[in-house]
Order: sequence, then C-alpha cells, then structure tokens
Amino acid sequence: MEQQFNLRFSKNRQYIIEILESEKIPLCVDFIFEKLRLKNKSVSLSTVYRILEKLVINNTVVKTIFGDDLKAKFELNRQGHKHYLICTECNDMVPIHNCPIGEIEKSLQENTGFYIKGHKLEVYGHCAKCHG
Amino acid sequence: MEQQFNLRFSKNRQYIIEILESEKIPLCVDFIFEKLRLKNKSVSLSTVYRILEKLVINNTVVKTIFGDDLKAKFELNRQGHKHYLICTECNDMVPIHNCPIGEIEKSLQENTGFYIKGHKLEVYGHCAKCHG
DNA sequence: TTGGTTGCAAAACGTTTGCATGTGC
DNA sequence: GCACATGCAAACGTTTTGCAACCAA
Repeated sequence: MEQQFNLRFSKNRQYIIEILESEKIPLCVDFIFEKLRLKNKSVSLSTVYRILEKLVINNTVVKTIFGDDLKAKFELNRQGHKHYLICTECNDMVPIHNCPIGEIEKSLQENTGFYIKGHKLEVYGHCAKCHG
Repeated sequence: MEQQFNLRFSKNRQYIIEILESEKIPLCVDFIFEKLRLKNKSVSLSTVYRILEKLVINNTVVKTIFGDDLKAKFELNRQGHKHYLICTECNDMVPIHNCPIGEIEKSLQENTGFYIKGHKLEVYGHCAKCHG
C-alpha cells in the first residue's frame, strides 16, 4: 500500500507537502502553484501536477472533485477529516468530524453483494456569514 | 422553481430526455452524443451541452461529477435515486434508495450554524462480479 | 551511471462561446 | 418577426505528455 514506485528526494515535493500540511482543507493546483511562487519556490505547473499524481498513487494525498467544479482538489490523507460542509456562496469548507456512514456500509454490503471500500460525502449549504 | 426561461419545442431536447429516461443511471455527454448518433438523430456536441445546461437550470436534470473523474454526468431529476454505489472496477452504478443523511443534517445545522441545502453521497467498492 | 525529477512547449481533453443560420410560435 | 435553437469552428481552462536537461543515489 506504500510507495508503489521509487521516489527520490525532491525539494519541490517537500514544499508541496508542507503547503498541504499547513492548510487544513483541500487545495486546487492553482492555489498550490501560486503559494509556491509567493514563497519564491516557483515550480512549473506540470511538475506540480506530476508530484501530486505520485503522492496520490502513494496514498499520501487524496484527490477529490467537489460539487460540479471541473478542477481537482488535493489534501493530505490524514485520518478523519474526510467529509466537508461546503458553503455554496463563499466556498468555505468546514470538516465534518463524525462519519455516520460506517454502519450504513455494513447493511449495503449485505443487501447488494458489493464489497465496499470507501465513500464520499459532501454537505452543501449557506454558512452563518452568507445566510443573511 | 420551474422554467426559469422560455423553452420552445425542440426535437433534440426530446431525444435527449428520452435517452435520459431509458437509462437509469447518470450519463456523460459523450454517451448521449454517441447514442443520438446511433439512432440517426445526430446532434452537434455544443447543442447537447446547451440542452443539458438548460435542463439543469430547469431542474429537469441533475449534473454530477463522480469520484475524481473530470467529466460531468447527467440524470433525470427523479425523486429518490440520489445516491449511488459505484464499482471501481467496472464502473457499474447501483442506486441507493435509503438516504440516511437527513437526520445528520439536522444536527450539523445546529452545530455549525450552516443553513443546509443538500448533500452528495457516493459509496465505492467492488461489485459481486468484480470481487473475485 | 542509472533512473527519477524538472521545465518548457505542445497537445489533449471536456466544456463554453461567437456568429451566422434555422425554426417554433 | 422575434426569440429561442442549432451547427460549426474557435476559444477556454485544466490536465497530460514528449523531450531534453538535470540531479539524487
């Protein structure tokens, strides 16, 4: 499950992991690219994509598409923090800590014959600020 | 909530709705485009996009992006059928009829101050066929 | 030296848009 | 006739890829 190919040390990969660590929510490639530039650690866009791709295969990073956006977001594969409450006005994302799906998976598995490996849950609404 | 703009009769729109009706799962634009072609009802790709866009605004059709795919899928806005069990091997999609999120939304609303409007749930696994 | 890593430019991909033409009402 | 519907080609934004140079081990 770890390291499906050989990785060499790379400063750029370290920088990107640091950015993903410092932010608590999923980030899009643009944001990471810009953040690197602002830190004077510019990395080419294709390299950002390539690094993220490997980290995803590696299981270090999780790639998700939220809503019907057409761009991917990336976050560290931490424990918990897998679901988000998303404000459709300001796009603020708040982690949902309790995951209520585990029990449901069990009954689904029995009813459908599927061997269930995971799930994705997003909840949408207006945050307190935007809900005037 | 209905008909946010004037729609005129259009054969192409009818054909697309028929295809969405006959299939029980979300379809991508390619599939719809190809299906039309095979029925000798060819419609240009941009027209397919434009028709679907209007049907989405109209609330006749729901647009979703599943997993970390980079293309949208469309399905009729039927009652229920909002969640899917997806086989990560063969991409088979099975509707989940019970929606267990309603109750959770209530407590989330209280805890977060969010005014909750909806949610998205997908469950991933291997279907019986693919789970050898 | 070997093979992963990078930058650049170009291509690929899904989607959107401008414009001229066609068509329902 | 007006406004929506359509086809075509071009543009767009995101992501991927080919290639040559670079660098960790």
